[in-house]
Formats: sequence, C-alpha cells, structure tokens
Amino acid sequence: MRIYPRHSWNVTPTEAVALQRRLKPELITTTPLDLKRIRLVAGVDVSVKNNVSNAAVVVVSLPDFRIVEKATAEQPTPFPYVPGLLSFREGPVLEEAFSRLESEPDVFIFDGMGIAHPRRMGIAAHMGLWLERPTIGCGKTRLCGSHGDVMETRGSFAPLMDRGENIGVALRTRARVAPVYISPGHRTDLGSAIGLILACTPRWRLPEPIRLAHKTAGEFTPETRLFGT
DNA sequence: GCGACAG
DNA sequence: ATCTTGTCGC
Repeated sequence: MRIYPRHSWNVTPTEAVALQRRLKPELITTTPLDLKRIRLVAGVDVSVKNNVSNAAVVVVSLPDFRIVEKATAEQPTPFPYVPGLLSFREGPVLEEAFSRLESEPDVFIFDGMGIAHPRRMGIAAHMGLWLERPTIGCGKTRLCGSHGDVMETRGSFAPLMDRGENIGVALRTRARVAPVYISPGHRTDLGSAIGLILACTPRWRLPEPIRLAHKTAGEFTPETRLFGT
C-alpha cells in the first residue's frame, strides 16, 4: 500500500524530539470509526535481535481473524532504545514492511503508545501520519500518565490522565488479567479505539492481530553465517 | 536534584 | 526488546 514519508529517520535524539513537536498538530484524534464496517485489521510489531530489527504486519479479517496477508522487513537497528523515541528505532523497518503490503487495512494496531506519550507522539500516532489511515496504540505497560483502579471484569477501564489531559485508558481485555494501555494514534478517537480492541480480544490479553504480528516478527532465523558459505 | 521511563 | 526454569491453572 502507498505510504507517505514525512521526514528522514536519520536524526539525533534532540532533532527527533523537535520533529515530534512539529508533527503533533497534524494528528486527528476526534473522528470515530464505524466499527461495524471494519473488515480488515492489521497488527504491527518489531522484534530486535543482535542489532537486527524484524518488522511484521499481519492483516486479519473480522470477525473471524483469518490471516489475509503478512508483510515483513529486516534492517540493522538504527537507533538506541530511548523512552519516548521508539518510533525512531522501529519506524525505518516498519516503513519497508508497510511498502510491501498489498491489501489496505481499515485500521492498524501497534505494540506501543498512540498519543499516550509525553509529546503525544507515540509510535502508533507517528506511523499513522505515514499511513494516513486509522491507527491505535496498544501497550503492555505505561509510558506516562496515571490512572485509578480498573474493575476486574473484561471491558472495564480507567482513564489515563497526564497533565490534565485524558490521553487513553487502562483497559481490561480479560477478567482478572493485567490491563493494556490503549490510546488513539491517528484518524480515530478513544471510544472507537476501545471498541476495536475489545472486538479483537476474544480470548487473550493482547489483540489477535498483535499476537500474530509478534509471532511472525520473532520467527526470523538468526543469520548463523559462521564459517562462510 | 530525583524518580520514571512504550519496546 | 531479550535473557531463561520451573510452575500454576484450565
């Protein structure tokens, strides 16, 4: 599918922060999704081993979660892990995987934050600008903000607040299991994000597309090129 | 200055 | 993220 690069990834951490501040005004997080019309959902994930990054985008159909397409890419890891700058580490290899995608998913779910980020530019929000399509952040742990208790029943959630803003929710996708952190990325709103995540978690804590992408990204065979050939 | 800190 | 054994539960 077509992608829309917005800037070079070859930047310093200081420049990266400046880029996040410049891009933030372009995010749209007030448009609801028409959930009953969603047909294709993509899960996005990156695994890193020995400074080699492997990206996987797995597209599934709803409501049966059948795999429609898988796109992958491999690149040297270009940037260290710095809290708040994850997209500069995973963005380049994701861009390559996205460019190989044939289908056009209605929405993309990322392993990480959307606007639940110090500068409201988590990886789901940032890459949403590359895709110009709805994106949602689904993280396993919190980057910033705070929230109250979440009831133990599936579907319960508590607002995630940061500096007076509601940037997402801690959402219980499975009874008595730790909640996940959901936030809009681009071209969707918080309510729609919650609805879509619940529609994608029939059994496990993490959304099915993310689980499949995680599995695919981690299945790469490490290059054991010792002794040549 | 100190603590927090997606993957 | 990755490194890693056993272990509790359905």
